[in-house]
Amino acid sequence: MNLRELSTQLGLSQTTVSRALNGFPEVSEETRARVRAAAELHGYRPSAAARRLATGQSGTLGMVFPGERNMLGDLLFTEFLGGCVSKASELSYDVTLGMAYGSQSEEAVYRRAVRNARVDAMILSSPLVADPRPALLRQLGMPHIVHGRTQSPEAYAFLDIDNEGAFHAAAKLLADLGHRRMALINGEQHYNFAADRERGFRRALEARSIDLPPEFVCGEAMVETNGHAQAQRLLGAPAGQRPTAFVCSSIGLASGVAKACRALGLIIGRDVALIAHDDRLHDMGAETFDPPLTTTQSPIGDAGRRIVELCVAMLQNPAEPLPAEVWPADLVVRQSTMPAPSP
Amino acid sequence: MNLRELSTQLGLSQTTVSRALNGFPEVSEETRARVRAAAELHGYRPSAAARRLATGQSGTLGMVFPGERNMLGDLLFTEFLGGCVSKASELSYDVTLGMAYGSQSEEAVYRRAVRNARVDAMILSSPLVADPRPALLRQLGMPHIVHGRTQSPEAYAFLDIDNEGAFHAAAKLLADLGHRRMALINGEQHYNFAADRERGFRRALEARSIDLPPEFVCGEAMVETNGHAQAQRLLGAPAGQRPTAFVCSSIGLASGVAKACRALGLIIGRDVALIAHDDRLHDMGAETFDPPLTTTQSPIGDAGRRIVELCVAMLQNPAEPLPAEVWPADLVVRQSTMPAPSP
DNA sequence: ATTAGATTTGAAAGCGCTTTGAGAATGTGG
DNA sequence: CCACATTCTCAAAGCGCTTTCAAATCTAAT
Repeated sequence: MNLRELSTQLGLSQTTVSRALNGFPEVSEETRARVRAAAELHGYRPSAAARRLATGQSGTLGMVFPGERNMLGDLLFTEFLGGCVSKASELSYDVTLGMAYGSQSEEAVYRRAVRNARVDAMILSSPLVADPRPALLRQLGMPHIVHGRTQSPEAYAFLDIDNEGAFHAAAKLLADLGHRRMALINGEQHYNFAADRERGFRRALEARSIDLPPEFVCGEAMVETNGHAQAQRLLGAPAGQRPTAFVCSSIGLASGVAKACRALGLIIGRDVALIAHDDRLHDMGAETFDPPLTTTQSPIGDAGRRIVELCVAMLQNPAEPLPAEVWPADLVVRQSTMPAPSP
Repeated sequence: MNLRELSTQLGLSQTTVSRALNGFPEVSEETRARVRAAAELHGYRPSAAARRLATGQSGTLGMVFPGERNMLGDLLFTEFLGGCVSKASELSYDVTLGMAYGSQSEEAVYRRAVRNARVDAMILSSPLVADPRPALLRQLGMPHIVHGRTQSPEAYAFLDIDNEGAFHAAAKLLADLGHRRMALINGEQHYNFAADRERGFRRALEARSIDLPPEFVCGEAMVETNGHAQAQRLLGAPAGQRPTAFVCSSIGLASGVAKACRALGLIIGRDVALIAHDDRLHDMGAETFDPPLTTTQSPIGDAGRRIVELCVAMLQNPAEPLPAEVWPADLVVRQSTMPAPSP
């Protein structure tokens, strides 16, 4: 059942039927109701291909697999992607995935997507401190929105969480609890979120003139083993010089830190304070951590849903200023933070 | 630059240009070369939307997010998806994702995808022992291919690994090493892969008349904590009654088992033998396990790539019999298996 | 009754490709 | 030189929708 058949069924023109179904104002409510009923009755579904050809819009959002892959990265990507897909379905958009494969660079993927006009917009994830992608897409004329930010001053649409604020709050909490030696176990430093977190962390310490030795800050892939190794290194120092508190960029890192502590007989929440960022991935519960973990939390799946909303709004209303949203990350205090042990 | 412009540029008809570009035989090699050069020169890309409308093919493969989500499930799905996307790109296909959201059932997702004709075929993952999806899709006339199998006898295209054979081989190896008390820590039993593995495991024991107490077989979500809990339960028995070997459906489960052993002072590869299935997810290395883990291995990413190949071949050649491929899983013997301790 | 204005409908022209059915050009054997 | 097959090319008809522009109908004011 296509539009023509439906319209002859109804004794109306394709124009009118099309307008009735698409909510145009110039069709009377009476005919609109009649058309809707008939469409429903015959199970009419407009052809996506035809509509795409006619409108030039593909009704599709594009994402590409992150170039660097690791376990947590995949989990974060999947959770974010899940949010995107779920909201996109609600808005009748499709989400398609690209991937830099073999010799093909990520840039080539974008170029191809643009030339083939297969997507209306692209969603970028895991932006680097200096990320060429927004500029590239702007130059190619492809609408885009970034999950996160870069340090470059150019304007682009984005949704980010307040990484700096979150880690500032975490460090401030620890400082208020009397900690003077705190370490930051961050993610890889070329990612902007990691840079932001470090900035927030440093700002809190500087504000209170707390010294931060260079070796107290490190950034690697956010997997347990790295957290373990770094904590082991830092806790190897004499008791009076080693950190009394750790701030980690992921729960995985934190569980590595916890392991290292345990190995030394140090108890989290008594001898060592621990805060981690929590993206609210299922099965990585801060609540079920031992002890329950104080976190800065912000659900990454919700970000996916929201970013699709923003993206679609941007497409449907190109005149509006570019969306730019920064979500606070809640500081949730549980059992892993306590006043600094007396020196 | 569209086809018409390109063809007038060349002084040829759209027909000829289209045929030249799409490799039809009735155009001379000379003109084909000329057309190709011009297309390249002007950066001509055919419009996907127009082609879709004209051919009725969307050039798109669909997948849906698994209904039950957990960490390993997400990792497996992502790795598989990555394989699919990478091969699909090579074959100029797109991959789009659907998701059962809110009140919408997975069935509704398929129905919608079919009615809207947005995808040419669907790829199903994580099939259950009794899975209604293949029948549903067949009834809806949507081509599909399953990653895995179901127990139902109806014909459908699939690619699976030989789960039964793999776990048969694992159990046989252990039996040959003299083990008489082996436990199976499986995935959730409504998944067909888990049922197949259990069957293979049992078959090996039965062939040698090795007793398998019911409590030696369990199946839950394949996360570390479950492996830990089950091993703890089983190792709680007196030394002469507890398992001397474990076969696990994932490396995550195995690391839970290893933890439980360690807690009891049992050494993997000396006191307890351990084999796990390895889907070759990055960052979950069997090689870096302590000790290096004997595994049945089969890279799930490769399966994604292959399944897209099969799927596309199926679409392009509907007359051929449905593809049905079963991959062996290699048994890789490392340091976690040893002869059974003398009783 | 007439007309301007508002409301509602329709005919037709795309969107850019594929593909059918025919026609022109070329080659081959009698 | 002709009949015939073979090779190459093309005009035109879709695919199913949106959208422009024009026409028809209705309403209210003159």
